[in-house]
Amino acid sequence: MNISSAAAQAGLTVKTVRYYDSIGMVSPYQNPQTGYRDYSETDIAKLQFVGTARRFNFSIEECRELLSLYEDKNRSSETVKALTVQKIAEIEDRLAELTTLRDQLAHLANSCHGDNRPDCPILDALSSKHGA
Amino acid sequence: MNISSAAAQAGLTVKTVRYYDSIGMVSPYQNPQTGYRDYSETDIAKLQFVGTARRFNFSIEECRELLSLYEDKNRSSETVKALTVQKIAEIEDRLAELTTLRDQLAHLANSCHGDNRPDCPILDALSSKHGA
DNA sequence: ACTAAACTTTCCACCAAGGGGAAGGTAAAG
DNA sequence: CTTTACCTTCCCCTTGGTGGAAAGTTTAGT
Repeated sequence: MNISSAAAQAGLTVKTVRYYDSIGMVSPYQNPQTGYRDYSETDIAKLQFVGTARRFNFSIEECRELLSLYEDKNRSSETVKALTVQKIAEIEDRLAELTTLRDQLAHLANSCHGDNRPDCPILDALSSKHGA
Repeated sequence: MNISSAAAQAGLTVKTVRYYDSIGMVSPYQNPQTGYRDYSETDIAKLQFVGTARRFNFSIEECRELLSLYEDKNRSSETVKALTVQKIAEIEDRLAELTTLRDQLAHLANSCHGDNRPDCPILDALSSKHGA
């Protein structure tokens, strides 16, 4: 299967699929005459797998690890679960951070009258030495 | 004031401060003989301002805009408030996205026994065509 | 005055995770 | 037989910096 069909099947762009080949993530057979990539069903399953893992916020390196676990029929599920639990923790850290940020910004926005007067509590807060 | 003191005052790294000069965000006086940058109190206030705005998730371009509003004594607060409200909306979008992600991953992690057996619902989910 | 350490400068390369587009070869359809 | 639609590699661009190399400067100690 050619690269654009493979990309469509996996829900990825052609550029992304080519990139995944270039970094050795999913490398299909390549016709020596034409140089055209030829994706097998297995390759497409891997592309889908990586695409989904990426949407789950796993990094490229983590995807590589998950992919090798996926291909290893003798792997233990605890390794995969550990990676997932760690990813959940990272996401929760980021959630906490963003929530704090949103609350602080909302507080500032509420205290700003937002009219034509130059007085602005938001800029005052940004220019104060204590930052937040 | 030399660059390392300025950076320390603003809570930024020297590299970052130099970078802000290179992109024309905060450009101090530069001694023509030695090439050394010399940061004034005003420059340092700007660096602090940008540092704080960056911590509030404003992009470099947004910081540039906020900085020019900050320096414009005739600005209206509504412009600043609009930027802030928009930033809050962006953060809330990201929060919703991450919350969904966390819930899906948590669901997967809960369904995985996480022991030595190769059976793994997490990998099954990642390899299913429906993705999430 | 001399030297060594601690600064500073510019420049170039690199990170994630691809995107845009050029130049040139190939395949499929009319 | 030609046009169109692919495909390839190549290099530059993005964001917001970080790291290091080579070279100049200032400061501290002796």
